Amino acid sequence: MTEKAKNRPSIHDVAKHAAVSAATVSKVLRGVTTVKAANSSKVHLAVKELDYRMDPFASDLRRETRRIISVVVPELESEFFGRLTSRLELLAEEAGYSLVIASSHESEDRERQLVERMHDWRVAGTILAPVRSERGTGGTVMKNRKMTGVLVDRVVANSSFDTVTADNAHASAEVARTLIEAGHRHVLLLGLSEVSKNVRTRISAFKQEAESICGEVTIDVLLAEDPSTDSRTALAQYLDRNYPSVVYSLFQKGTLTALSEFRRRGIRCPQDISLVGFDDAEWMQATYPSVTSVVQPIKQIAEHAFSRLLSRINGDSGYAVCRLEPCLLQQRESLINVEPVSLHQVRIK
Amino acid sequence: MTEKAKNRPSIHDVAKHAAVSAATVSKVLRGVTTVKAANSSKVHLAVKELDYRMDPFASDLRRETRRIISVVVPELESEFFGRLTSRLELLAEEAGYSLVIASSHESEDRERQLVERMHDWRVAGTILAPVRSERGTGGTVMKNRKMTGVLVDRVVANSSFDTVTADNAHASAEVARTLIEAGHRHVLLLGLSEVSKNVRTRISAFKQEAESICGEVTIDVLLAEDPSTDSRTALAQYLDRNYPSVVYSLFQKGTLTALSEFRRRGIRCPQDISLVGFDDAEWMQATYPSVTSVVQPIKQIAEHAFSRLLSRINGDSGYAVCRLEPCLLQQRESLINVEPVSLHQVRIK
DNA sequence: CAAAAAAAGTAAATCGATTTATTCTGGAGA
DNA sequence: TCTCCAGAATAAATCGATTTACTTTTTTTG
Repeated sequence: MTEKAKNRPSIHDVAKHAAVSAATVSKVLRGVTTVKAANSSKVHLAVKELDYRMDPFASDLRRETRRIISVVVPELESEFFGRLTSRLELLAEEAGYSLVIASSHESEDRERQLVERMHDWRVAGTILAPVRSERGTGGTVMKNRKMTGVLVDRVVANSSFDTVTADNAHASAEVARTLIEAGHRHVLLLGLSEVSKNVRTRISAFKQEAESICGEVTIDVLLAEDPSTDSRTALAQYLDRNYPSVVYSLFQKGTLTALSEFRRRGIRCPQDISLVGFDDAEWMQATYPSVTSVVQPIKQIAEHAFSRLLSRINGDSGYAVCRLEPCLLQQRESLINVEPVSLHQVRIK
Repeated sequence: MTEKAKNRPSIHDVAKHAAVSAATVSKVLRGVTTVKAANSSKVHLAVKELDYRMDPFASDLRRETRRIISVVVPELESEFFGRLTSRLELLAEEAGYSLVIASSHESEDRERQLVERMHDWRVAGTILAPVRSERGTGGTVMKNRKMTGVLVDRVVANSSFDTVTADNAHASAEVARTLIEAGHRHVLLLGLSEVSKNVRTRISAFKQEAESICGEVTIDVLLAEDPSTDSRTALAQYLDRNYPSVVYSLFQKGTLTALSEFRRRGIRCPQDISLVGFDDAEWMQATYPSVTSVVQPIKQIAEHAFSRLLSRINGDSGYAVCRLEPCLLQQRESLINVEPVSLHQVRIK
């Protein structure tokens, strides 16, 4: 008898050990009931004795279904996507799937490659948070390959997928209302010039709401090319010659930039300039001043996106729906009321 | 001829289309050279025309190797693990693997399950960042199952794996030296009481260095059970009756807590109390004051861990090595020099 | 030009599971 | 006792690739 150096027991080893066929073992393991109790327990015993664990990929191969869901996000370093993926992971597992997380590192090219890889992997579904650039290469691949998926956070034009996003427009309008009611008449919007639908929405909704409430409000918009370095110099140059009463940063890093630029120039916040940021972070409650900011409903986005995906996986072929989850404006210290200086706009208490 | 609703072309479809055998197609696709140019181009053409992409799992099944590396981290929400996994992802892909990221959500039980799942997946290797509790359930599973892997960030006792960690001891000793040279004689160490090797190391290294330099230094240690809620109340109670000249927080959330508790009580930092934190974050440069902190060498940890893993995957069976990557003490505003007031701890304004 | 050697190609086995189609049991009913 | 049938069990086919072992073709060489 030649000794064979077996790596790991397969279903056939279990079958041999339990003196039944592989088919029977398979049935027992999948809980099919047409197996005699005696055989069933023989199998269970053999599984225990051999410490057998089935190979999920071999199983999936035969079943022509992969119990994997993938999520492609632009970055893993930020709190937002960290929480989002973390939540999705739990949801996927509750539903019997494994979640595979990949980061496109804000690169269109990588995004396309990753989506294609997930297609190669034959995943059951894909949740895609597109990169900032709006061209939506990943979404296009998903569409062409007829993959089943859902888009989150950044909506890409003309995609035929369900989308789930924070309600940027409503939140931004609420910020506008809040600022104007607090007496602010000169606002700087600090954003990113890279074509980001989200930022554009935040700007336009703010403008529209502000102007519909109050005619006498000045809204400056500053768009930086690069999130980290560029917005700082742009802001610095702007503040050299402009005196807004409040800065509304449209992305998290901008809030950080504003805060530190205020400090660098000795601008007291909120006494000299108020600050509101889109996208909350844990540290914003500990800064001086703590930062008033728009909290995105990450949990709701994750849950809704996942439930849409599940229903698509299970065959729902209805029209693509576009869901907006409401945000919360978290009031903190960085925003204060100011005396409205304009003659025309006397505020009423 | 019955029309068959084929989902996706397989290697056999390609073979048929190119009028060669599947074995030849396989050879062409894997770049084996013993194929005539004519056949090779026929195959390439067929691949293009059918838009064929091979199934990596079917391939891996036959080859008895999975080109997957997994990493299990305690959380994805933090900057530290976000950056770590992000970096590992790129490294894995450079080496021809896909990285599968999973979060144990700081749960021992989940950690064990995840490691076991990765074992079921037959991944080529696993990088594990254990949960805070030191029992090392995941590491034990890895050992028992003879998985190939590397441990990072938190070293678990008696494991037989390579480990890569920030050099907590050296960094903490440097903090001690810096504080004492800056005249501080009364330090509060703010940590977590959960058995975390890292925190314990930071404490003991600090104490040892401090006491070896200066006999007259008072070191208080405050350990909270739960990172978020508990450390705040503990700190508050402590500050009710103690007047350290500096707080050295041993974990990131503690730094945040200290900062906001200072503000709540009107303690001016750094004039009244200085602050140093272990584990840097982006926001720490924008707070007021900006926070002096220990920057962990995430990139180096990732790179070293990955290179160790690769060499283990490739058969290196040498003794387990334990690597410590040096940290950087980033000086900012929250730490200032004080007059050493030796006489029984009189606080000076 | 024929035989030997080298190169190229392929049918079939294989990886580890599931599913199909078939065979084997053990009773119930005639 | 024999037939028939439902219930269990299994051999073999299958998923989509790779590898082995063998056959065919081409080239080299005597």
